[in-house]
Amino acid sequence: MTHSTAHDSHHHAHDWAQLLRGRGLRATAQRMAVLEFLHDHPHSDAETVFQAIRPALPTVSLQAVHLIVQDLSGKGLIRRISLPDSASARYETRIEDNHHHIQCIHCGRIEDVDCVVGHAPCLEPDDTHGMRIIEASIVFRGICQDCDALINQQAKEKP
Amino acid sequence: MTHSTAHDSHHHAHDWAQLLRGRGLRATAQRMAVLEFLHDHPHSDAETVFQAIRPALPTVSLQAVHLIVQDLSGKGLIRRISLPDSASARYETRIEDNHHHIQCIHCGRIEDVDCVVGHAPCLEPDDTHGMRIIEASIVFRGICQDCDALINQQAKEKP
DNA sequence: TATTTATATTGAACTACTAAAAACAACTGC
DNA sequence: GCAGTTGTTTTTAGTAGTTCAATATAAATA
Ligand SMILES: [Mn+2]
Ligand SMILES: [Mn+2]
Ligand SMILES: [Zn+2]
Ligand SMILES: [Zn+2]
Repeated sequence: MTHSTAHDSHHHAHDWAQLLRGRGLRATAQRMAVLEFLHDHPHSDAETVFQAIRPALPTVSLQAVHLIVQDLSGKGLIRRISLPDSASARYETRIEDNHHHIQCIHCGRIEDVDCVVGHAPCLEPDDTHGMRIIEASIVFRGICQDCDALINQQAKEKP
Repeated sequence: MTHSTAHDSHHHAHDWAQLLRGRGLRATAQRMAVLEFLHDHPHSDAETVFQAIRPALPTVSLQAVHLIVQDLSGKGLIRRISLPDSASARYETRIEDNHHHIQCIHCGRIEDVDCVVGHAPCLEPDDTHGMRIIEASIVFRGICQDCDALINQQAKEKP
């Protein structure tokens, strides 16, 4: 069996295999499928990844996805994000920078937010309580334009 | 039965009862115990609160604590905090200001951090993606002095 | 290609939390 | 103070997300 599928031509070929081996991990179809999907669909949870890669890998299990995202997070190939309110953890392949997130409290839509002023002022809190800061995770919460319009419309209809 | 117990003299009496009634909630022993404990032990999770108030209220249930923290959060009497890594939600009575948190990734210790520059610059991300920001929750993560010393010592012992 | 060993699968368990019905107790008004 | 009303708690069960342990599988290595 060769590696080329109909999918491969659609996007720049990320050499997930090489990336995995570079970290001492075996390049399995499951891991590459998870990486590929997360690259195209950042901020997905384990269940979403599982459902998405299932058609191509019929024998894959949800437990495997959990194992994989845990291993990949541990090796720094993906980042685990936990958002207030959503019970499940999200994952993304964008790990080069320390970026943050903004979420609509109405529809749950998540977007990336670059570090606040560029040079991570967020890494300099007022009082560190003697701690050496390693990172800051910021989650902005608000309402997106679509939901805002929707809410305004509903308010107009039933006042 | 009067309200005075051995505990009451130790700290300023917070009138939790009045606070609860002011929000249209009944002043039950369980709710007051939860408020009292969270006031003295901020950033506790439901299980911790449950174990702590159990001696004084032997019939209290963990489910009741979950219900209570949910109700109190809903009425704005306490704040729910979710931290990366810790599966369970934490609660605190400090709700007057929009403060943030710093956590040691080694021992889990949590401290309060005042809003970064005072006037919530955290509420002004670079790109809002069209969203109207309502709040920002920042969790700084680092290593506390104790753990730092411990880690350095271990490194010295086994090099 | 055979061997080794990491990884995936399977099935079960665990934790945080929620739901529904019944028992209880805080407020209301007498 | 006492009974009635109704909000809360208790009890019992259930769910979602995740982890664990044993076995099966397949990627790397020779
Ligand atoms: Mn992101
Ligand atoms: Mn706090
Ligand atoms: Zn929205
Ligand atoms: Zn520490």
